Amino acid sequence: MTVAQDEQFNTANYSDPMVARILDAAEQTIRRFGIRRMSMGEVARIGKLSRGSIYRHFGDKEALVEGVFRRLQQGFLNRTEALLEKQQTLVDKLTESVVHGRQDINEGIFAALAETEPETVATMFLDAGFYKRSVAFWPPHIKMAQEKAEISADVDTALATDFIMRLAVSLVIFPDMGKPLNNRRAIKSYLRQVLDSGLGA
Amino acid sequence: MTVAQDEQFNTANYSDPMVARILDAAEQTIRRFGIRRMSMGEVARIGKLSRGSIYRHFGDKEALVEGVFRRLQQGFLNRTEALLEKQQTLVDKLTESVVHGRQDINEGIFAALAETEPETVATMFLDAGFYKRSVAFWPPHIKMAQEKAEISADVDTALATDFIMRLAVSLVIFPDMGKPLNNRRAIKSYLRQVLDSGLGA
DNA sequence: AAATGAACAAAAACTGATTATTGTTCAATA
DNA sequence: TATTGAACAATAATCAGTTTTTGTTCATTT
Repeated sequence: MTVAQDEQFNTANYSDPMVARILDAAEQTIRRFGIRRMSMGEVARIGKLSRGSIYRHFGDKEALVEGVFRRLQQGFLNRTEALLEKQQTLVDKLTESVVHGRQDINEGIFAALAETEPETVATMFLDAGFYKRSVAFWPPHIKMAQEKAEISADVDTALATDFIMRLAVSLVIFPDMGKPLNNRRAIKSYLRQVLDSGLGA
Repeated sequence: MTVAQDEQFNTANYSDPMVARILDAAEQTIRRFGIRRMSMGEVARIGKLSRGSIYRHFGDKEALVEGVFRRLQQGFLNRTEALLEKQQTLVDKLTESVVHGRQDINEGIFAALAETEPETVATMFLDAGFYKRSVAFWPPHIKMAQEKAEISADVDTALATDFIMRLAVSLVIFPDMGKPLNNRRAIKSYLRQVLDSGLGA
């Protein structure tokens, strides 16, 4: 039963107005007070609904928090997708993703949370599941790049996706790892090199 | 004055027997009780020395903890270096580093700490400074690979180092990022592809 | 010169009693 | 049928008082 709810949650029905109201209230509460100080009672008060309804849709507090961040991530991916449509090459797309990712981290909810509960943010950033959820984002772009012969058609899509993801994640959470990659130009030049030919050619 | 001590510490004189004794005692205490419950008094008791001596060599508790982990990292890098001498190619070396790094994390002091204070471990793993300290490790190996024409002689050493580091760190802290890279063979094959030609050729 | 150990105020950790929150159930309501 | 709101035990957060630890100083020892 709780499992069934979790499964229902995994296919997260954001169009259900009750789910949306709960997530809205929870997100607002987290932005104001942080995760630690977000209480189910407060969420109910803010969302003008009953605690019972929250527990019906989200099994427990952890699931609710996860729901909030999944929706935020979904939003981030949608905004990123929109940005990428304006970009011609895979290198441009990846560059834009990194810049956008850094911006989101430095200005979004994470920046606020990092001040009051940095350990929580660190733990989320080290959770591979957090990133794996956005793996499906890349394959279409990789196929496009292959069709335009920007990258080799022989490369396995799973490998390419993994590689792209690792580069993106690494560049977002570690802006400087020896070589300073602080601006679009530097990032793009770096990515062109490693995507085109690694350390060869 | 504290700055001077810190600077002295940065050039960390492990051969100074007093420094070694302090670090030994601190490391032992951390292994037993964790960082949070490590106290300067306990370190003094274990090392059979005075609290004053600890504060003479390490400005505060934070500096002492950092000292312990720097020495551990130094040891890790030395052991890694020894392992790499047996490897022929840059791909082999990087593969070995990843395997060794994962092993160290899963079996070493971090594994123990992760159980009692996971947030601390997460915070350390997200600290870019932690990795930047080992940047100097790679340039010689990159030069070697260039001399043997394994990788292009045209590639900037700083870029190559950054790239190698990002791959190593990413593969160690995120064993699975979509494509499972759980064994030596899979890791090596993956690295051969991305090092040799990125997503091109 | 460096290490010790005692003294000290300020900061942090601990403790136990109190209060708030969680997660569950269920009858009433819309 | 979904939501509500009340009741409830179990768990977790809070708080004020107490103890421990930190970081500093300095006279004494090695």
